[in-house]
Amino acid sequence: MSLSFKLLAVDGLARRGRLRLPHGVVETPAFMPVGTLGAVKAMTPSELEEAGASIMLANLYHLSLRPGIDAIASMGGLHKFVGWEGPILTDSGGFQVFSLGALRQVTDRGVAFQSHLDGQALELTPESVVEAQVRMGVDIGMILDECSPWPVDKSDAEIAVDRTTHWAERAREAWSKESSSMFGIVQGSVYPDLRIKAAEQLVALDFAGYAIGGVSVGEPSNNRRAVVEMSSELLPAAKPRYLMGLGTPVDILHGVQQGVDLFDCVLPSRNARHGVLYTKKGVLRIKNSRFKTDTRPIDDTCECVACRSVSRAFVHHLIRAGEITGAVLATQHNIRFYLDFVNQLREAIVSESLAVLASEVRESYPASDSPVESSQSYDSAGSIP
RNA sequence: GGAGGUGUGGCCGAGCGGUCAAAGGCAGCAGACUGUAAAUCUGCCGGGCUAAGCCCUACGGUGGUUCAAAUCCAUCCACCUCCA
Repeated sequence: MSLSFKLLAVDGLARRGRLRLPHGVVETPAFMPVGTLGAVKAMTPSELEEAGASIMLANLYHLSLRPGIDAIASMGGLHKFVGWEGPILTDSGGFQVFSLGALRQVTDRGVAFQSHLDGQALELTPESVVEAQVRMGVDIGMILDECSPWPVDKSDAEIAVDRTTHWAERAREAWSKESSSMFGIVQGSVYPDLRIKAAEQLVALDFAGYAIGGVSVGEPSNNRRAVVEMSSELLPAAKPRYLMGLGTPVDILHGVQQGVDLFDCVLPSRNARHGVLYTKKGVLRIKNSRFKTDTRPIDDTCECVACRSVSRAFVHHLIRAGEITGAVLATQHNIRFYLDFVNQLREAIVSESLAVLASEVRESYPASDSPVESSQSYDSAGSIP
């Protein structure tokens, strides 16, 4: 067994756990920064470690296209290749079934992709996905799944669930527990009975952990929360639960409150590059003109490299100018913010004060689905004293 | 002194009689982004209104031609190139 998971404390449904993996220990709930191509954009592996990351995510689809699984395997595996000693989780390419909709063809056999880089054909099957992740030596691999778009008809969602289950059976067959740990992925869109069916069939296959998939595909937040709530309780308590692709600080908070242990999201890294910075008091759109001569740090409670050394005005200037160092500083800050945030969540669970932390977070990050509330949060963020 | 050319909205730059408040780019103002085809994409961008419409001010200055001019003519100003 190459994975062990122990629950250390609970607060309501929220769980404080410890996940032991071949390359290290992950204290949960945990946030996994996304390094699709093997690196979190604008960050070196050592910077990621300094920021406090205990596990990172990469993507099989992207790494298959370049440099290729053979190349990575021949160089001693993914960890060695990317220079990150800690645990790595790879996504299977199931999300690309959704995001590369026009460039792929789903069949019962697997997914045929047309490379978004040069049009070359690539096929992922449940078996090849397991094999590739094992060959790369990842700590956790995800099974191949079909991530439905939103909205989706129930009949189509059911087809995707059935296919994902069928693929899961084949993946399970191809996976020996001595190698990388494989996680199953629950689909079913917003349909409770589909989620139940998906979860029951996957749980019977005895994967090392389970993920809630099919969220963060454009659905409104109330749908998203309902899915998380209905799905999390379907998963075995003794195994790690991973909410794929989420999310905003509030999404993560909500997931934790529902008993989710692992999260990943591109928001902190992508938003950093686009000038959206996270602080304890809300979001800062650092490109806004009001920051032109703001000499304060991004967040005076943050200890990241950016907050220790430069002003909002400088980050404002760099990002506006398209200077890559702006993206570097902003990414360091946002990733640090997310990692600090889950650290606070872990502490709050242990001290059973999650509710208190939750109300603070919801105050700083009001619901953003409504444009009105969104602009209000923006205004208040801009007037942080 | 002679020959030719250019002058357009914050900047660059199309337009060369009406469909032009004037393409496009940049800058500016704001927004979006959730298992990353994203250092990307979107909206606004002369002024004023009883605003999907109307009015004003605008294409170096002035004066013309015309129903109608950024577009044609005259003249003045500025800058550029070449020849003396």
